[in-house]
Amino acid sequence: MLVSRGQGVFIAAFMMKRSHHCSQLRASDEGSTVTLSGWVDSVRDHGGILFVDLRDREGLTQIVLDPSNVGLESKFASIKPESVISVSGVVEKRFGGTANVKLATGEIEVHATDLEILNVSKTPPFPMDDSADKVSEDLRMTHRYLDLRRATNTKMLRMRHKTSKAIRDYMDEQAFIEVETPMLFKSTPEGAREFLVPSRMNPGAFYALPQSPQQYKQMLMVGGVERYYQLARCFRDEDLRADRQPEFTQLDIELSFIDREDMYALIEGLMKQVWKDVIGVDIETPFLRMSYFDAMNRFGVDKPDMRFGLELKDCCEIFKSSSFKVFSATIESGGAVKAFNAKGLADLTQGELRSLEDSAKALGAKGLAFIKCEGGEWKSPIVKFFSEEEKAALSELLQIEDGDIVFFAASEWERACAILGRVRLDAAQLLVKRGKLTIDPSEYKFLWVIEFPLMLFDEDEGRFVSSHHPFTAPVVEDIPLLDSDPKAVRGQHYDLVLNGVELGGGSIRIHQPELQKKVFEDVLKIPADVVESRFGYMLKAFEYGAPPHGGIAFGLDRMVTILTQRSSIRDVIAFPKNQKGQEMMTASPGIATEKQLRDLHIKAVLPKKEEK
RNA sequence: GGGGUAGUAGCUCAGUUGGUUAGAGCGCCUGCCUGUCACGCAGGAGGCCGCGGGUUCAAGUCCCGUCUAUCCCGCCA
Repeated sequence: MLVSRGQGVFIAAFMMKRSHHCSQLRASDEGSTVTLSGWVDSVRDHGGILFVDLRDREGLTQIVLDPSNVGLESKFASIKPESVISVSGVVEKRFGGTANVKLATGEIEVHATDLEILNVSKTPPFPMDDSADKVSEDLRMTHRYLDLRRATNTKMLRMRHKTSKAIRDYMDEQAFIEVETPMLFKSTPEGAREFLVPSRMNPGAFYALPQSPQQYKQMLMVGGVERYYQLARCFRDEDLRADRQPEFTQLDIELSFIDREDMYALIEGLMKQVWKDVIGVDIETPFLRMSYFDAMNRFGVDKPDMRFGLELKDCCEIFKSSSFKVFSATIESGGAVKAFNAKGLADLTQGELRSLEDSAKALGAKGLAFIKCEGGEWKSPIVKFFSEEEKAALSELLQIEDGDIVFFAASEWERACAILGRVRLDAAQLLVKRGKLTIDPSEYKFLWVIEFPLMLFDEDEGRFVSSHHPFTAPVVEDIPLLDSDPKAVRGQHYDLVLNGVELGGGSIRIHQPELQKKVFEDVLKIPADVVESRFGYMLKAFEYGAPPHGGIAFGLDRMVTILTQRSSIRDVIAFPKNQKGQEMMTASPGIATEKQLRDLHIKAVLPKKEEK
């Protein structure tokens, strides 16, 4: 049927409505007349007979087009890959040996009696099968509507949906209320750089897009909501990484009248349900717990991957009076000498060693000392400085055997740990490459990292800054240290770590206005007038009966990345941005017109390089 | 802002110590083929070797610069 769209343009109206989807039909449907609609996945032309794999989001069905049906043959030329067609026909069981066991619908095929070409496709710029996993992201993102058609991405979108649904189901069962909070918020310059939104009606004033709904969710607690959650979009205008996008989705949670133990139990239940519902995996609870100190000391990161060992050891006892001054002097000045045994990696190449050294240097190491144990001999530029006792102690501590290589770092404790933490991860990858270590992506080692320092001293600013955010409550017995020794104060903060990824973090909050004011002004040294303008409403709210409360937030994108075993959060976002924050398909961001800028009372001042 | 890696056909890649006319697989086009399912067979088209400069008798290859993508550091309360 042809329908006029005015101006002499005619299009075929969509007349054939689908009766089944493309992974539905089975041998038991034999003889029934059906209509399928979808995309042409592949065409196999045998000169006479034509086989078409028709694809919709559910799967594939083989269509048989016989040229003896004259009405159909005239349309064959339009049946190109990715064209959209509707087919009516009769379901027939495939005869002797032509069934396809690789296909869910492989025991049948549809013999077409009618065919409608709905949209002829140009040749796509990249294939729609799994081989496109290797196609440059740039090209795939520019044509993301094609990329999303691929089975792997269809599956990803579904798993993401299932994850959100599992979360909502669980939170609902646990009596949480989903509350939306504003996207147009005010600027709070502490923390990440924000996206600003000019206010047309308030010349010179700007909203900021929220880095997280942190302050609003605490106000919901004061507002008596008691149990809040939200799948909230958050914005941070910082440089991007494989696991960082300028806008991302956070599962944001806040509850009243709870302590840390309540939070652990709640979240362990949540993860259990999500993993069960989305990938059918039973995870063990309760999760391991580890202090920040132990995490750094044993693994060199605050988010250790617990799927493998290669633990860091402390060598301060061994070297405190060593004649190797690089080590003994570091220990004397309060630093630490750490080491770990990359078991079986003595065969690493010069290039690999250099690359490990570069990793170490990136974190402030001057070099990367090592001992290689090969043929019963220790090969190392530094071993000549070690005494026999030191060698024996090392061998004992690190269980050094033939084929091993031990790496050292000597620096302030935290830096020494961080350097080896990084080398540990790189070395693990090299061991995996050699088949000497297995890191199973479907093994899930959850871990609570707890007892973080509440504050860190910022050398640049010359003052203490919150390691999490300024609303985190100190551990109660550490409160007296706020004045005397701020860096020794532990926060009631917790991070949930999975396989080396920080899935989420949160804290029990301060709910007493005096304590909050003290943290802002006396400890963080934020001027009183700034506190008043930024957080005055909060302090005021706390004076009207704020319940004790705490919360947590999870990176939904990171969670789905792990569940789908992808490598970047870009792989689990429908329309992600590239490393420059651009969305390639729509080419955003774009240039604003003069009029738009005038209306907003702002002026674009480009950097010199960009001019003309 | 800094460091690493990559950029050759529509896509994925190869291209030796610098040396004739830059190749392969897939895709695309044409023809043949009635049981394929990554169908097959035959033929064909398709290249600013990212861009600019330099070295050289000669540059895809070496040098410098630059752009783009990506990974990392800084940054991410």
